[in-house]
Amino acid sequence: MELPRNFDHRDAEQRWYQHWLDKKYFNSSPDEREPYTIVIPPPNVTGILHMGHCLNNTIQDILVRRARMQGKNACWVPGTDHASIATEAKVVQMLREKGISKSSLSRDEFLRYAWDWTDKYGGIILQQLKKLGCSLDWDRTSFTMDPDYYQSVINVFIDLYNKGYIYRGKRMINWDVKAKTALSDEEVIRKETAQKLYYLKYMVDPGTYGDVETPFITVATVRPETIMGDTAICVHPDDERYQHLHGYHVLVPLINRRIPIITDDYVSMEFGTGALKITPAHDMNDNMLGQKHNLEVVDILNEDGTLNEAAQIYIGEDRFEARKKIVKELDEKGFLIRTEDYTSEVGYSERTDVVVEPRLSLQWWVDMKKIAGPALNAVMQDEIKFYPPKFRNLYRHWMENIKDWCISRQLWWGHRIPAWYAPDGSFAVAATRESAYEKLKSTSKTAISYSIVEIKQDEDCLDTWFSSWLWPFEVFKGYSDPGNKDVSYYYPTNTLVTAPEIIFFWVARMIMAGYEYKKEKPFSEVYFTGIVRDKIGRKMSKQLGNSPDLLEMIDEAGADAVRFGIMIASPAGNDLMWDPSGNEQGRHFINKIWNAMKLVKMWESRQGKSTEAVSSGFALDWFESRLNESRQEIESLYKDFRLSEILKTIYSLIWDDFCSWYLEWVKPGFEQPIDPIVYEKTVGYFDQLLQLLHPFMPFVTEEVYHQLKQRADDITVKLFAGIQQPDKNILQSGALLKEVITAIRDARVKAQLKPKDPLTLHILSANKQAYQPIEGILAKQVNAGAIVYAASHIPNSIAIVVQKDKFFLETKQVLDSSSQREQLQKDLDYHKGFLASVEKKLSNERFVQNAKPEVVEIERRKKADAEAKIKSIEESLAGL
RNA sequence: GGGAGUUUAGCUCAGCUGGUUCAGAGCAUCUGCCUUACAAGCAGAGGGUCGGCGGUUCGAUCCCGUCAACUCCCACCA
Repeated sequence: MELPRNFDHRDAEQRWYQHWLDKKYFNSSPDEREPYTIVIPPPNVTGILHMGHCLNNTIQDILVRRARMQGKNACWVPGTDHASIATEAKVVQMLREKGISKSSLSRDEFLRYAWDWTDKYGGIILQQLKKLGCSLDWDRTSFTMDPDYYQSVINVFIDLYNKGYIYRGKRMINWDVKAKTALSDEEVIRKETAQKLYYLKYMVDPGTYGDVETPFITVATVRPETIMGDTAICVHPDDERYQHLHGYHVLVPLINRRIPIITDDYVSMEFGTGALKITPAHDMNDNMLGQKHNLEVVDILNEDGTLNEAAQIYIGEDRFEARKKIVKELDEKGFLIRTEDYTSEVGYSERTDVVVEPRLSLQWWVDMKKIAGPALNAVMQDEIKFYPPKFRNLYRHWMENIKDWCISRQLWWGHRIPAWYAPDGSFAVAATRESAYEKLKSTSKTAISYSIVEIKQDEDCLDTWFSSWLWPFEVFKGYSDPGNKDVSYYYPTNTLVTAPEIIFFWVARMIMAGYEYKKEKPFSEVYFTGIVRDKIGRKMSKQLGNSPDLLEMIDEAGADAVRFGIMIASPAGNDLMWDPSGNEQGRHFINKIWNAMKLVKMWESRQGKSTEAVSSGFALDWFESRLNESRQEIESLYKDFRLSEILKTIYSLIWDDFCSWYLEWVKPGFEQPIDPIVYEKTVGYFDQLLQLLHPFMPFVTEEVYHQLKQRADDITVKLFAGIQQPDKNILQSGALLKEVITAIRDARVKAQLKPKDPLTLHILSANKQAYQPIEGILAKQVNAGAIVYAASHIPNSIAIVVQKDKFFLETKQVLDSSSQREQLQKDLDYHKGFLASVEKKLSNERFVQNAKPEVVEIERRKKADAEAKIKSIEESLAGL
């Protein structure tokens, strides 16, 4: 059979993924096996795959594929999130391009466009995950707006409302004036922003301060456009500068509203002038102070950020335009004393990037203190384990200072709040209009005067996270169909793999929902991936344009190479500096495996009686032990999610131990036969290596597995064999063998002997039997015509010292002893220095007294070894 | 302002409870090789006062203090 020269990833990826789907390997249903479950962090339904997804989903696929090969019932549930703000923004944008404004549409018309959009672009990202090789159970694909899921979200809202965990309240919220919606605190990005601090003069109400000239108070503010909303000036009660003004009133510049001067120790005497203007409608803290001092609230802004009638002036102007104009007018009228440059943190909307406006509004809230209790303990007591554990602290801090969650969003795309308002101002929370009407009827003290068609449903939708916090159980219909077979079997899930950025948005809330509705944790472990950054440490983002096109990359380099590239660079729990050269390394690795396969394949038809069977015996035993040793390491690395190190371990096991050493050791001479036992074992080892690598690089491993041999099974469902105890002695012999081969090759290079120049190898060792099993391999690897056990120094040869033994290379070539002498002298100096340091330590009485006896013993042995080595080198030098 | 993290070879990172598996790996670099699987390769090599200073200890990359740089999270200072 003709073997392709190289691995064709395009063909293999397409072919194997389809094969796996046809065989339904990724499908899972409850059975008697132990389940291993992961629910995907649902990407935005209209999103496209980026590097963060690539990392996140590759990790999940590795874990799931490994579990499957361990014989567990692996189930990885795919799905998407309706992503209310992001998706609605995209639909609005699309409509704008068509010349349609959202405000010209009815809710139903708009939703029709949104669904069309979702049907058209939704789920593209899921197709892209297939390109990456992700082994998801596609029959279980979920969407947060599927009918059952939708109803569950609504019912959860009603349930929490009935329990008294949800309330409606007028509170200061973060308002996005562009999207015209409330934002949760987590959706606000704070950025250092250069601003101006304006010093404004507020005159005391004329005529109230006696006969003297009317005094004034100077206030520093960055928001002069809000002065029309001022309802007090506040100073620190102990501030001597303002004692004389306590109890007086001042006039707001330009509009002359009379407002009091109040005192509160909240005000800092050091900042600005020590006098603070209080605008309860437009600042979080002012609002807090306003409530405390019972101040009037004057809201001067519209929902789009323009000034309203309450402002009295500049009505209809945008807040920032108004600022410019007001500053000008204040200046002209003598109220502006001075202006300073000032930098502070300003909140911006995560979605629209406009400056967030603190705004008073009526919103729906979840009382988090009522629901958060068990969620903190679960993590603190390691019922749910965080990897890396440093995120526990972050989580605790947030949970202990948890604030109520604003869950209403002024959007149409999402789960509509099931609240119904009657014309008389009363309202009811219920799933349908009918039940709401019934409820209103039953709770009203008097007979109600309005008909059922007059009650109106709340226009707002719920925050996206209010649906995704149900994800781990609702993908199994654990709420809509409680106690069903799936949820009983798969829940709680095993591992959640996600980004640390959404620890509060999502992880914490899923834990809360899990305990609230399933009385059980949603998952046992959470693995937080790093953030993908570019080579110079910038976060990958669309705006910066530093995020590569993943699909193009997969097409060019292949999914396996891309997976390799991102995993090799991914330290556990730290950010990842992604560098495209990782893909190159991945491709080289694939090529290496492919070539190794070609070599072994060549042997298939060349089996026969071989004279080298005896020396190959050691190679077989050694590699078996080496394989088991590595597998033990890998097992323990998996426990801590040290995936990058696992990949490095496998990489080195395949490239160095298998290809560079083992295959060379068992390789028959030119056109010589290979012993059938050696061949069979080699194929067996190769299989095991491919299995170990399969979770990381699924396509090439499946392809090579089949190229290597005709098979009825597939590697993706091949179960791992048990791990045997490695033989320490054989491993040691192997290490010695490698060391001797390297030392002799090095000597050859230094003596400028060509690899083909034959030589006779003399071994001078007190432990001859250590070399007998490996001498065949040794001779072959260093191209020695013969191996002789020497009794003493061999004159006119190249002398090498490895551990306690000496080796002499006898050759017909004329030798240049000076470079040899130089090398030996260098060695000698090093060991003498080393001996001196050991002796110094041992002659230190306090060391001998205080150190642990075994440590002292080690030092003594080091001394003896060094002395022997020095003697050996000196003899070699003398023999030159 | 508070908290967390990072700082080890040119680059990306390992280094678990202080002492030869404690100075490591991969990539990059240099030297020699188209050797009958592989030049996407083979065989070798060089390269680091383990951020600075101080302390604890017989002994510190590791523990403590302090300073510096970078990163992230939280926070209402107008």
